Amino acid sequence: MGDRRIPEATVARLPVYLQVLVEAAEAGTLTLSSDDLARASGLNSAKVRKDLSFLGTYGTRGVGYDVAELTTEISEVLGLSVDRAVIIIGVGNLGSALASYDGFDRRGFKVAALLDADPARIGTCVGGHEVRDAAELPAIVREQDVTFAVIAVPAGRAQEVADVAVAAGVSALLNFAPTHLTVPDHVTCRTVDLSTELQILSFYEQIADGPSAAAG
Amino acid sequence: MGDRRIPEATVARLPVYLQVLVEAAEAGTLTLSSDDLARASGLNSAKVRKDLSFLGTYGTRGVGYDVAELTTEISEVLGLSVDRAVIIIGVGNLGSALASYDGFDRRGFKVAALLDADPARIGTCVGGHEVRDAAELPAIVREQDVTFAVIAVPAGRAQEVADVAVAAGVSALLNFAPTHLTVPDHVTCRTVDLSTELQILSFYEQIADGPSAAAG
DNA sequence: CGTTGTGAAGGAGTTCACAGCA
DNA sequence: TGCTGTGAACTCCTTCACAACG
Repeated sequence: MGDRRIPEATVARLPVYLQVLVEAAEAGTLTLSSDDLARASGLNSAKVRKDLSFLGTYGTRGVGYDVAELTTEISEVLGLSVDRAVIIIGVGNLGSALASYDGFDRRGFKVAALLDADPARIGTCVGGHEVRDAAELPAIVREQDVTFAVIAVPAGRAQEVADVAVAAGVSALLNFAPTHLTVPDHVTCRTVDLSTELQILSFYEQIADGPSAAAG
Repeated sequence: MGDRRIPEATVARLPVYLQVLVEAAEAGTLTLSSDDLARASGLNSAKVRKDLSFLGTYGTRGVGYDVAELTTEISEVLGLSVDRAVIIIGVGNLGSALASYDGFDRRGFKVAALLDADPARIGTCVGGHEVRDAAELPAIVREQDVTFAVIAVPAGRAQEVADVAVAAGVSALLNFAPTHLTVPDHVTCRTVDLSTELQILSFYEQIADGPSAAAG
């Protein structure tokens, strides 16, 4: 305790705990032990306790963690107590699916605009949002104080789109294009790529099926 | 060298290298140094060399790595040289987007079927594939030798759907539902959750904006 | 008595730095 | 000379094990 820096690996697990806590609250559960949290998250209890210890001391020995209290604490640490405006750039298949995704709102992320460069798409309505011209990006970012951009354009366009978004003032990018994006230090970028995930799965599936699979 | 076990962290980066290699090949580049690969992947050259050393020795000192050779090698290690049949379970917004995603085919993943439990969706056509009754899952898996399942159903249904898929013989799951799935040891499962990604971004964005942001 | 919080040990992944080779 | 391949050092993360506490 006393240390303010939360390890990267811990940060990546906090959303999972939050998920479990929200479900527990809906089910009327008031407290959860580190072991309960671990089972629901697919982890072990020591890891859970270590992770939560970075947030401060919030458990009660012999009892566990207060669901409501821990929910608030994790939300605050993750910066979810403030609403954030998000734009989705690229309204193809994936961008459209994201625009209709209700998980944004439920976690305090407000979709400020959908943007596309294709004139055929501009003006259409997707997931309750009107598609606007990509050229309006800087104005929208400034007017609506947008901090997050979801990039759902083809790989070849991703870097230029990211550059424009960053120049306009966006400080966090969620990139669905299968390319590494170079961004300034003050900008955070995460890339999620379906192909990559499938290929990782492929490796482990292959190993499991391999010669030493059912070896005893 | 000599060790057959490839570290998890390395496996997770191989698809990124593959991506860069394919792009290089399309551009007519014949060799890439570890530094070239590193820059294009957002890593450093020592890490790239270490990673590639686990595959065997494929670079030429003073020159770099042969693009074609390394592409083949990584593809083989990842098990991409064999075509694999994939089913997509759940044809909502995300499932539909995935069904229309061309990245599956390009990497040797063949969409064998789309499945949904909603009668209103069964029989419709999405992304060139007919939506079939979820009850047909076991038959489809057996007949078409399906090894991968993409789960794009609501969180509350994900575990039961996973259980059915595993029982039918699927051995790798890509889960888009925001829940941890419990699967037998011989099954590989990866969960990709948009909310989680956004929340992780939120943490770092908040830190960057915080009191000590531009401190020197 | 049950569960947390945490030092200490152990293991995994990263970076360094340079010998070895084309 | 330039770039790879790799032992060794280092940093980060996980697991253990148990004292502290409600």
